[in-house]
Amino acid sequence: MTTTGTWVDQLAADRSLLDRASTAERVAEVLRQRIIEGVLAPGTRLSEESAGRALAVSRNTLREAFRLLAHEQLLVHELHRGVFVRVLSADDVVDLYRMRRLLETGAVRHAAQAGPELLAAVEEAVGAGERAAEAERWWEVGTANMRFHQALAALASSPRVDETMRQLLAELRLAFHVMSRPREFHEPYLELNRVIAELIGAGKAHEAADRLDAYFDTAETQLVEAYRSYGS
Amino acid sequence: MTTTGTWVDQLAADRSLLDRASTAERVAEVLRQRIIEGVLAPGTRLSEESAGRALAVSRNTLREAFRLLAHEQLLVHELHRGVFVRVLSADDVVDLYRMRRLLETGAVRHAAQAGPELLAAVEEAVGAGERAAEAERWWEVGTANMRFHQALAALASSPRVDETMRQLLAELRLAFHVMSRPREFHEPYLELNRVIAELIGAGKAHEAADRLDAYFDTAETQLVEAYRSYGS
DNA sequence: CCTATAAGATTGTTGAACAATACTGCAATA
DNA sequence: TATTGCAGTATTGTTCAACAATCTTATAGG
Repeated sequence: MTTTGTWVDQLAADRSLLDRASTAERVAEVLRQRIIEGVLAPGTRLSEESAGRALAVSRNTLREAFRLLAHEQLLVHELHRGVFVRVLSADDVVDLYRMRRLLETGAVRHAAQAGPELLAAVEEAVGAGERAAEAERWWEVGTANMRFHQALAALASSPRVDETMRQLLAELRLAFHVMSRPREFHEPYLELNRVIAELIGAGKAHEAADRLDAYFDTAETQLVEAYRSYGS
Repeated sequence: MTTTGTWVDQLAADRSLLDRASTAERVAEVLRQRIIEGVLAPGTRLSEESAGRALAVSRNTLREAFRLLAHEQLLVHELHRGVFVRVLSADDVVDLYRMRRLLETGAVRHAAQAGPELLAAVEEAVGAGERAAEAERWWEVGTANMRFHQALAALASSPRVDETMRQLLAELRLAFHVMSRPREFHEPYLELNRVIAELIGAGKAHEAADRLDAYFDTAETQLVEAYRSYGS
């Protein structure tokens, strides 16, 4: 055993870049991105014929990609009818918030066991949101807000929680797209995010978790209300 | 609008029974069951050729099923190498418990808002475990224990939490299979399950959650230790 | 014992084909 | 007018055969 450990680990990390993903996975990645951006709006039908022709992949490969995204809840697969970009109901939004609440408040409660780089990520996300608000880039404020909540969940130091959280937030974007006015929705929370981040930084994990819990009460009702007035 | 509302709703609920699932989904269901039962042991390679011939489905359909199960973490898909039944590392077990802890303790804390049928399900699962122990059917005790924890998560009244929990527990079975001695592992928790159930029934949700939290501390270390001594 | 090479097996992806199902428009009927 | 029945058409579900790309194994050589 020589002192190879350091760069061997680095190369091991690059392995995933070496054998790129399969076509199906890359197709899924593209579609996922387009759905998140809102280019593929909720309710849009993705016919195998047109989507396959546009991406230049066979129907079989495309169907594999559809399976992946349907399992992530971003697409809905209706037998013999095709796949559609999911349309969230108000109940879905409630459900998403319910699950977020469990994961995030739970993770924050365990913030004491989290490493410093995780705490720094929380701080960083809050700062990014404030800078974006300064520049009046409201969509970016929304993105930073998501990063903040992702960072909160990451305090659990659990890859599976991270991944689940990613999927939840991706799904929530489906709700944000049917609403306009990102400013009114995201701006009020900048201040609260900062408070929560500082409580965590000060080691007051439980107090931070309680604040977050209260945040979910108001955010959920506000979003659901706004959501009902717009769509289904 | 006549008074059709009542039976129309009932028929709508039966819709899912009408169009059965696609072949890919049914294949996935079969494989999922076999993996959970342990017939397909962790590490087993599922070649497209042999699995397809055994189930009498085409390679393409089989690959769709593989995608679903890989996304559920029950299978691992290695590019150009094939799919394998997942082999959990000790880190995986830790991670699974970490996520379970968040979901279950969080759900229990919200038990006050849960309907009576959810509380009854908790009670029922505890009883089933006790009866199985009485009859010395230790594998069944394990199953009832899983049902108990599934019922705890269900207190959150969130379909997504339910589904996530289902997947977590299915994945955890992969760990249980490499160990023998289900009795020694599950028996000690029967009593604690009863205590937690009664605390919940008495409206002492937070106290129940704290007990559950303590349970995870011991259960996790015990399982991880047993797990390390057996496999990787 | 290690390395290189060649043969063989398996996966990744495509295209065509056909059956089964869903959708569309129009005629027929009450 | 509103509903029903019935083509015809379009789309999905599934299979099969083929080939390229990649991995694995066996063999030979150093």
